Amino acid sequence: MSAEAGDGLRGGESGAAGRPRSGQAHRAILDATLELLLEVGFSALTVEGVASRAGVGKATIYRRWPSKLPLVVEAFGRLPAFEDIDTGTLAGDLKAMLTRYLEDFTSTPLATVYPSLAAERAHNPELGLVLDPVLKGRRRPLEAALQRGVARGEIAPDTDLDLAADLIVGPIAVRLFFRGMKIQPSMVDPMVDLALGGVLRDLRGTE
Amino acid sequence: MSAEAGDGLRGGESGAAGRPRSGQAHRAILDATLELLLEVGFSALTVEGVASRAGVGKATIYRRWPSKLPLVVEAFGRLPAFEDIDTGTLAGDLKAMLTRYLEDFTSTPLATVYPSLAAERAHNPELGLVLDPVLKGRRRPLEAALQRGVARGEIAPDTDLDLAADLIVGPIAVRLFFRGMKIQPSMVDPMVDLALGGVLRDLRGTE
DNA sequence: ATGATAACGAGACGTACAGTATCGTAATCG
DNA sequence: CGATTACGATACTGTACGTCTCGTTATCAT
Repeated sequence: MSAEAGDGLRGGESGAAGRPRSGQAHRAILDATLELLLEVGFSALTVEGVASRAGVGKATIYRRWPSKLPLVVEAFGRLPAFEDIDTGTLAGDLKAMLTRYLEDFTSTPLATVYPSLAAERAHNPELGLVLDPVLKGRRRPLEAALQRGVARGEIAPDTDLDLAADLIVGPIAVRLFFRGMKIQPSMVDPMVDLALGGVLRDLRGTE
Repeated sequence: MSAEAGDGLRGGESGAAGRPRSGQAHRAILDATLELLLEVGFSALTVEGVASRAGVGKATIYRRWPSKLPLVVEAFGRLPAFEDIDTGTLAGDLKAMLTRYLEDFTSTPLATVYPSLAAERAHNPELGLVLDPVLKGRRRPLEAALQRGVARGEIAPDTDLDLAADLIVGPIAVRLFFRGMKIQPSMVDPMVDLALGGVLRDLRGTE
């Protein structure tokens, strides 16, 4: 709510006549969206609420985003994602990264926004066009950790790493979103161990 | 749409005075809900649409279900779930069951209803009370297959089978709901193999 | 300077739909 | 046969999306 109104900052635009769009309003809208996402969740978030929180007219929002959904997707893209941590072993990396990421689920609206976006995409496939690059970027550190695993010889080189990444986050997604479970930090180790070692009995020492 | 109006069928009710609730209307409402779920998906489904499709007044719906959501949950509970198939090996069971189940995802609104319910539960935890027993029943055959695996010696007896079940369905849930991918039947085998064998390189023959 | 242009905040408006309430009617019980 | 309750239909309230129109303000071209 600083007094300075209309800071302009569209310097580089070429043939733009008329008043330039306010970068301040843009930021205020995204900030308000994230705040409300955190406070009331996705389905209770209203565009009117965002406008009033941001001190902005509704038209200013609809001038930049065609509907509520892309706005939320863009705000969602600013939420914390996987953070690359290199501990020297694949199991260590994954456990550290998952533990860290799970903290974000308790301190941000990630846990409510994720399934809401998934639900919306099921009816509105074009949402995927906006959402997919965001999701892809968010899991890149996970893929990087797996690639280090291949380089270290921990993972067979012909492994489908994309599938492996889904295997590792899968149980968390299922429990968090579909079963509504809280995931204790103490569950991370068994989860990673099971995904890395597999469900089948290990016969190495059995003969 | 048989002509027979008001078939009653509350014979056993004790102190019930007045006109009994119509079992026919009850069924027509659930049928219409499932049909519309299939045709337009969850978010575009309206109670007015269900009422008109079922040939029923809105009040008749709200007399039986307190809101749209429990109605949809009950209709959802009638959609096909895992079907227990015993092939003699764990891998065979899982591959057959997943392949079969994936067919349902292309022929019913399961793929849209699932994430919608997940999204709703994130904001409305009491939905879990209704939803959890339904979900639990739906995955029971999966747990049964894993228990057979333990009995056969394919799985170590101290394995967390609940987690193992989440590990197996996890990649499917992630790809289907969050990434919006179609899952080819040819992907089922690699998925099951990776979950059963684990991500780590198998060192058995390596020494 | 000054006029054309376009974004600005505010908010009225149209549409859609959830959920409630009220019709007159119909079915069941005592 | 009268009390009671469900029935289908529909009017109503409230909310929120997305559009539109205000009068105003910032920027560009001349």
